[in-house]
Amino acid sequence: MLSKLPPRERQIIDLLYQRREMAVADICASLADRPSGSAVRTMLKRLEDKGYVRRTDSDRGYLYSPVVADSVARKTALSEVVRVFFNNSPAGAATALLGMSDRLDSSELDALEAMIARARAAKGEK
Amino acid sequence: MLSKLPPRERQIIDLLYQRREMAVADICASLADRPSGSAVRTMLKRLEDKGYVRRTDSDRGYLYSPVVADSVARKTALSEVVRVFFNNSPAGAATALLGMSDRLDSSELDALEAMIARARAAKGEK
DNA sequence: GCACCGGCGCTACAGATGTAGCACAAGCTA
DNA sequence: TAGCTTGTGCTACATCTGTAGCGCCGGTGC
Repeated sequence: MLSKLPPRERQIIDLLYQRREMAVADICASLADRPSGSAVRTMLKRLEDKGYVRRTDSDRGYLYSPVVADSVARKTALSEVVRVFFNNSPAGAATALLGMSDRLDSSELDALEAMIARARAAKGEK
Repeated sequence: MLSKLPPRERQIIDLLYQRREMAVADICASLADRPSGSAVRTMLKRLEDKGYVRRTDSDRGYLYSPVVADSVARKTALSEVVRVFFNNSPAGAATALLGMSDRLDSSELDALEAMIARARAAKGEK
């Protein structure tokens, strides 16, 4: 669970989830306060030891990426928020989400309606 | 932003958002590893100093509650997850949310469809 | 060859975090 | 009143976090 990580480590692994794969220099550049490379390397080492991050060789140095798959990390993160702030009601959270967004893509709305239809169908079955 | 808090403080304030208001003893009892009362009091003091928590007198000791309103904290938390894991697509997150939930309340689904209809209307306007 | 990168690990260290112990005050109870 | 219970603040301390410095390598250019 990412919520057990200290703030800085959390910030770094969040970056990795956003970008899939990064070199140390990329991470430094992406952080608002531009920490030194060695500071970031230390965090990455700790994340690696804890099993959250893996690294691979590349032409110029290492590339770091998350160990836990996106799909899993997403669900976990979402569940946390739903549990804490929405009394375990995913639909409630989804509603809030919709209310939050200013610009919405039609195709996304279509996908959503399809999901709702499917949920209704599943409910009808049992 | 709650993500800047160390894990333990984060855990405690999450509890406060879930339950709205708690005494020290309640918090101890709710945490899996049952820390001592003084440990929890220290965390609460720090959270209070940082401005995240407020306390009020009651018959038996103090009651602690979050300073930042639920509605605000929800949106912030949701936005974070959407940014990190869903490439800033709220609708994408909403879809994942729906797929995640096993049992859904019809009235919640109705509310969701209403939100979608409203979003479509808003889009049509401009 | 030799000086100059860019990237790396190791080490050190200040400050933050997490925990508990202790003494004290207010309310009960015998 | 004396003793117990419950809740509190303060203090102390071990550990974890976050940061940077330094020296080491492998590749480049002269």
